[in-house]
Amino acid sequence: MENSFKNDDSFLSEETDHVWRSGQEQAVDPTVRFIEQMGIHAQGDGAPRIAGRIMGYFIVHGGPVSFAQLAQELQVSRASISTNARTLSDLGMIEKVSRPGDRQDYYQLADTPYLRMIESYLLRMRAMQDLLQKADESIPNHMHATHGRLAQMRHFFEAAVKSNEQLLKDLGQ
Amino acid sequence: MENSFKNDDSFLSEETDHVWRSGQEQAVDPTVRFIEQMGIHAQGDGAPRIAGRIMGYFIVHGGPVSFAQLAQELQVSRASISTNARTLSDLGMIEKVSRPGDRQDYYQLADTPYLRMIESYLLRMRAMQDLLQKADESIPNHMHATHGRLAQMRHFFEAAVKSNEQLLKDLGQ
DNA sequence: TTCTTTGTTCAGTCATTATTGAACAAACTA
DNA sequence: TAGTTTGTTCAATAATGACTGAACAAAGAA
Repeated sequence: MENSFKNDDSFLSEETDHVWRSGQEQAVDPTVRFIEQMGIHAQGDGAPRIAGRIMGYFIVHGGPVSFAQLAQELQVSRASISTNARTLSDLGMIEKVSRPGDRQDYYQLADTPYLRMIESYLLRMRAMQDLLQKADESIPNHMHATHGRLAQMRHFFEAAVKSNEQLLKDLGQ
Repeated sequence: MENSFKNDDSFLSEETDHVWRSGQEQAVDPTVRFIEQMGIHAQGDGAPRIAGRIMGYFIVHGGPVSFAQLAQELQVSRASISTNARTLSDLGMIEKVSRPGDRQDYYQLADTPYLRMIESYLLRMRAMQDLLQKADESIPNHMHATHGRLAQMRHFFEAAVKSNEQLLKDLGQ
């Protein structure tokens, strides 16, 4: 029950870490700024902002961090941590670790967090390939122009999938 | 240009291509089904459903199609066509064409519609690279572990960007 | 001029989804 | 036993964004 993974630079608690107050700009801890920007970027990618902030947090403070600590430092509800940490864990970007004699959940960055991004990107492309193939099969043969455009699109996705599979290979396993 | 969505569906047999209408299931034109699936997929990618349906429409019926015809056949408001067609046009996936003596706007599939998808994907990755570089510059040097994780992430994005630039090159002209 | 056609913009509505507090269950502690 | 800590689930709220109708402007037709 000891959260002794105290990081080199905890944030969001001292008066030196200011955000915006009463019309003047304040210096912001660059790590805090980075974490927030990760949240914004995640939102731009259609992901929940909190998921991005969690990723940002783990990039800054890599080591195992307890569930409770995440909620406290990111200032979000335990419910949100539960939901988003599970999502990231399912994506393989972070992983749950346990400590003997400690009931708490700890999370840490996965070994190869970003490969999973490519993998889920690949999944979406393969879904599109599926969609295209089914369309190709079901659309009447006499629609030559349509089949031509479908073929062009399939060619593109085939190249894109191959390229990303190669990237995946190059980057690790 | 003929765009009847009514097709002979004898070749569908027991497929699951059905839609709910007035209390009974009905076979659906495979092109209509494809267009709707493109809409769904777009939504899954965080894009407006109508944008996906427009793309689907152009894959099926490539040629120049008038603004008004798009609105009518896709059964959406002119406002939505205006917004989404411009978005797709800005993305370079479709292009506006004019006809002499005709005030209407026509659109058609761009020459290389999918290259643009990679380009906007690249844009997002470069934005992330930017974010990482700025974090690297602003975060204190003594945070070695943090800089290490940032470097790992930058390495990943560098490889991903290079890979997709190569793909773009291979697929281009 | 006035009327029609065409596309855009904007305010408002609707749908979806992110986020939360509270209720809950499981597992430990005393 | 009762009380505490921990994480999940769920109903409700908040926030975001898609979509539309209506007002509008531009441009041609009469």
